[in-house]
Amino acid sequence: MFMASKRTTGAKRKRKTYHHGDLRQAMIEGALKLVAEHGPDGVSVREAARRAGVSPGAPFRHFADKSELMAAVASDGMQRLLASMMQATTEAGDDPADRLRAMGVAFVRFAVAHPSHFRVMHVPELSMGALRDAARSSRAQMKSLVEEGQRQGTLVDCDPEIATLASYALVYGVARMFVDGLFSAQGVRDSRAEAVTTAIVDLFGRGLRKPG
Amino acid sequence: MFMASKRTTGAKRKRKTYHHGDLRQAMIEGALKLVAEHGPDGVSVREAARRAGVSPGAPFRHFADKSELMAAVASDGMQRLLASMMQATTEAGDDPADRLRAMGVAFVRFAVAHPSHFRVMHVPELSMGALRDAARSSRAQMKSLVEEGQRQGTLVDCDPEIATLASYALVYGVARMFVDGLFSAQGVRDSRAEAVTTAIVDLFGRGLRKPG
DNA sequence: ACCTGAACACCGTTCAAGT
DNA sequence: ACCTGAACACCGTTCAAGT
Repeated sequence: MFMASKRTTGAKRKRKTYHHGDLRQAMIEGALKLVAEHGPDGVSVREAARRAGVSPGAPFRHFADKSELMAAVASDGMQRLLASMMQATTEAGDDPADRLRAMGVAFVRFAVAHPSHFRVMHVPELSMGALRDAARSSRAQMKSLVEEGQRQGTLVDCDPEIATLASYALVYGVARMFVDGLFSAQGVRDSRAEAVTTAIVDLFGRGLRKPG
Repeated sequence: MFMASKRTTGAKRKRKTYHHGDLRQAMIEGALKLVAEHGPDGVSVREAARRAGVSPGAPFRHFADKSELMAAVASDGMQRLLASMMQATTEAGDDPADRLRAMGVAFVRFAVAHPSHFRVMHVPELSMGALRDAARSSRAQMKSLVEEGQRQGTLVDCDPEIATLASYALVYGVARMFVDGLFSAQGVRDSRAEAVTTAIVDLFGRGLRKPG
């Protein structure tokens, strides 16, 4: 493992200052790059430190341990995800069904654009309080959109709990299939992500929408 | 990491024979147990060897390297998954829509019952030829069920490619949510898996079924 | 306040030697 | 044919010492 880093690739770039400046951020970015290269368990604190040009012990001034570094990556990703879902729903207008759809599409778009972030965010061993709270709050938002749609009569009159979970699951499944390489294994390239996502969401959207 | 194994837990169980007997299988089971305890990157060949009561080098007579051990776990899981989906579709009768539904429910049931298998099977860094082929073949089976349903007029007349991907994504999403702890984070326990799954599948099934 | 560098106990992997 | 045990180069983490 890590045979690739035989002092050729990320050789210690010298810095002129004794202090790094923003080692915390550099470690987060380094970890993300290593996830992209080798997956979550290919992340090495030492290797990220090497690429940042610091000694092996330096990162531990910023993170208590490796899992805290990963948690920082996850939390960074969650902030970006929430921001882009927020923007998408705002731009989507007033209809709750439209807003729900926009949220879902934004979710998948994020996963395709930031698969390493996405993967780290969803490693169960790492997801602690803050992350779970954020996820719960966006599910709460989904649920209120579902209920509003039902009140307005645009969404079918089923258990809103189930409708919310179902919507989440569909969108999570599409995102995960891109991230886990199941789409590309079947010839669906990332460039078709947007089109495939909207087609899928609209197809099953028929199941959610009130007939007539 | 692995502070828990301070010679207390899995202390070397002596065997009476010099040869283990079935080290290969023991390593697969040990790896699965470690995935359950610490996630996929908590798997250690040495620790699994220790628990099997063999020396650190022994496993390498059976697996070229760690990733080949993980691949064996994945392939073991895939066989079980295919078997139980096969059985479920057979028991489901003749209607393609019913068979499709049964396949999906069996998929989720497998994920909930064997989350460690499921996780290893879907680590993109590990999924090689045989696994991907198996996945592709079961998607092909799904697609032919969709097309048959459309011919018989029970399924809505949309792009069968999309309908297949959509069905896969929904079911993959539900499975993943259980495995990744997203359901339990929202108070949905594994014991409700069966009921929640069928409710979700039936809700979106409305989107797939032909109106009238 | 932040970083270095040596130290420690791990891990993956190899290989001569044992059974 | 399969396993042992020592070896090697890694990794996470700690900590005195440096800037």
